[in-house]
Amino acid sequence: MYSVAIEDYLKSLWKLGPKDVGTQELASYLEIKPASVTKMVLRLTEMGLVDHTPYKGASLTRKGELEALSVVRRHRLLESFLSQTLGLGRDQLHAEAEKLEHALSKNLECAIAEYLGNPTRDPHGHPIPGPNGELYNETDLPLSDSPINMTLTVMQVPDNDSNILSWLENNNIHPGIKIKIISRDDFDGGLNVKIGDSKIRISSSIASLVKISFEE
Amino acid sequence: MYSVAIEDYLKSLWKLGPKDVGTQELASYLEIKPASVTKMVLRLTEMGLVDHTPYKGASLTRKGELEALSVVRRHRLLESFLSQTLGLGRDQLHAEAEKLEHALSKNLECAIAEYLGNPTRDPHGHPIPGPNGELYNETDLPLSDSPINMTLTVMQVPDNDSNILSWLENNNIHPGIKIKIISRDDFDGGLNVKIGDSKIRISSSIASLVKISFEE
DNA sequence: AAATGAGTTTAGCCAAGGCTAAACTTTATA
DNA sequence: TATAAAGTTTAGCCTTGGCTAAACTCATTT
Repeated sequence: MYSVAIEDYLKSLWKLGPKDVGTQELASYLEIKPASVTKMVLRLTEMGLVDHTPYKGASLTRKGELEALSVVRRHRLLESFLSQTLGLGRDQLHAEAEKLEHALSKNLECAIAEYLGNPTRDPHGHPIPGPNGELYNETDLPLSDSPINMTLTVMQVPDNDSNILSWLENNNIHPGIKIKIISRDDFDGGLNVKIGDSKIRISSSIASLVKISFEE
Repeated sequence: MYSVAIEDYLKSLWKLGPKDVGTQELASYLEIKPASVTKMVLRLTEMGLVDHTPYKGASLTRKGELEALSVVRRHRLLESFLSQTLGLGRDQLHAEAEKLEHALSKNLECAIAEYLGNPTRDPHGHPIPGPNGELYNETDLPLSDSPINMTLTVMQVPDNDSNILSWLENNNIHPGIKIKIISRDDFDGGLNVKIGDSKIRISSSIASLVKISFEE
């Protein structure tokens, strides 16, 4: 069993990857100083979890990737479980799962997955890796790049910014909801969209974090 | 927020207390060497969580006790929650809660308590401390000391020995069940008891771990 | 081609929380 | 009462995972 710190490094490399991740980028993501990151990355390399090219960056080995996927699976199952049972808001899920994911046994992971009916998406719409790291192909696209005047289905919202999440929630934007882009502002990429009967404006920075599909 | 190690020390002192707990006793309970325990006990004393008399033992201060009760509350709420939602067997609950208790936020603790309807007992029948450390008076008695030929209600079973727990479960002994002592073996204190229609023998070591009440 | 600056690494420090071996208390026993 | 045994503490070591300060690399700019 890997430590909390190691699991956090692997998960972060997975989220920032698969490209080589620079020391500084990883450091600021983890809120740890670059020197400490270098040291840990060397240890992870020693353990065969990471490939490191000095002065260039680090990426996960297959072994590291599988471990990262296991952490992500636990995280997303926990989010789903807490949402389902306790009815926690989407904006609270991430922080709770972030702590619990490191304390979840294989046994409990299985029990939760079964209880939930082996879901493939968490409440933010993010795919849940399978028990052996299986991850189906992403086909969802950023709302910011989507065509005008088509009925789109929101598939994913971000999970880690509770401010953005509660704004989205207040505007009824969450996975499963139908949305139509009415117009796009050419200067800043902001969108005017229609959701149900209401029209709202979505800034381009938020629109790039919301993913949609064309499917019914 | 205290570390996992500190929370474990406080919880252990609470369980072994309230008398002064010797270094060796605490060490073997925690599966840590006595020298390490001494060192930690000094730190806890420094922090005002523990009173330590050299060569005699350690006990919780009020501050330490409150912290211990908070850990115990989280533990027992988690056991209740996992039992209720996932239907985990009583013999699996302890180990899972033991890990999760250190990662449970105040928020989640409240949400779980509310979801469960603020229970006062966990699935083993152990009292759940209130959010401010309130603990009602124990009146349950060991089955081993109980009178013959009375209808007793099982109130508590142990939580930390999954072997004993699955034996009890297989014999349908758990909180809420009615039981009657038919005879007591004078040599070894073993009991012959009646549960529903079946008669079984309970060794004195197990009988001392099962608590009952006379109430309906 | 040399210099600058951003990014990375190294060196060395620290606290937490384990360990072993040795020294010290306390208690029980001869 | 002296001594042995049992229990406790101290001293000193180790790993993990942070930190700062200083040294190094590399890409870019002059």
